Amino acid sequence: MFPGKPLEQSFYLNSDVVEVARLLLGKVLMTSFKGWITSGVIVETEAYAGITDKASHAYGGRLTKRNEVMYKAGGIAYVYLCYGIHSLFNVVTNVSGIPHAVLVRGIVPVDGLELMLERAGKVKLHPADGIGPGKVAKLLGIHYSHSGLSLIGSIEGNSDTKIWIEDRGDLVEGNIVAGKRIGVDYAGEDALLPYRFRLDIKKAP
DNA sequence: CGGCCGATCCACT
DNA sequence: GTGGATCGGCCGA
Repeated sequence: MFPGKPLEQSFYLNSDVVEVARLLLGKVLMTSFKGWITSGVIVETEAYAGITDKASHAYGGRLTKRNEVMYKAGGIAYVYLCYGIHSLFNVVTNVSGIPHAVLVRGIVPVDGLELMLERAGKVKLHPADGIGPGKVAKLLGIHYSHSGLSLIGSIEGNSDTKIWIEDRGDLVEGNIVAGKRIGVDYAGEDALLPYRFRLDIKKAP
């Protein structure tokens, strides 16, 4: 039914978090809760480069209850609450001990459109409805309580709660555009790094 | 223990 | 363009 297969852990162990952010564009982020599947093509990401990156939650080696999953081996979710309202979904990358992560900032909805409409409280999906990190989590039903969940091989097993990422080829086509990250002005020079990537969409599914 | 504020979104002007 | 929502984490006292 879903032709792709989950990305393997080797993909997430990549030591170059900026490259992973770029490679995630065009991949399909999927969730399944009690068998209800929704998904979207990732079209916008941001890299957060660990203890040397002032914009990262792990800057300076900061280690708290919230961000401890960033220090685990790549291939798990880091989800946290922002502004008291929004769950923001990140992919943890690199080997254990190096707290790299990629924030997923935008998707184009693919599977489970009706359920996503319901989650969004809308009657029709507008192309912009999947753009924005809070909206990504909302449409896919991701909650900060899912932080730490494995993204590897979760399609196997019988858990009620699954999150994973597939490569299904070019469902969305466009040029990759790099730019500075959003909402991180407090990070000084690091706020200017070109760690944000998006697909300038030419063809949507 | 108190207070500030954030990797945001939406309604409203 | 702007401000309110809403709450866990973090820092300073």
